[in-house]
Amino acid sequence: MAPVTEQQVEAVRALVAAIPAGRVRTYGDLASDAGLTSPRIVGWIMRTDSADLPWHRVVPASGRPAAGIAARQLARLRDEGVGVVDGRIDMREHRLPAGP
DNA sequence: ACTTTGACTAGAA
DNA sequence: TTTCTAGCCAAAG
Repeated sequence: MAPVTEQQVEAVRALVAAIPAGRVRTYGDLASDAGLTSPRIVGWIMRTDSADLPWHRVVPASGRPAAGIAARQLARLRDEGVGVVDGRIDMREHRLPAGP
């Protein structure tokens, strides 16, 4: 697989922007849908440029948000109706399935 | 050019 | 259940 292209980055950004309120997706699923070979790339994209995106709807598969953004993310998610219990996101209920 | 770092994940202990 | 390890890949120093 060729290194990451701008198309892939745009794909990830579009996918993130398409996540409905009250739902979440994992880095891995986004990477898979965008055709990226590693979820770290998605993490890099979010860290680099997430200004105009609902970045709080992207969560690790473990259900535990990464330190540093956990507080903000959990607060925003809970505000949208996502079940958050004891610092863990209720993925079973709110995780969107990966595309085809 | 090489090493370290990071908004990750799946599997092992 | 939680913590650790190896694999992963682009960016920064």
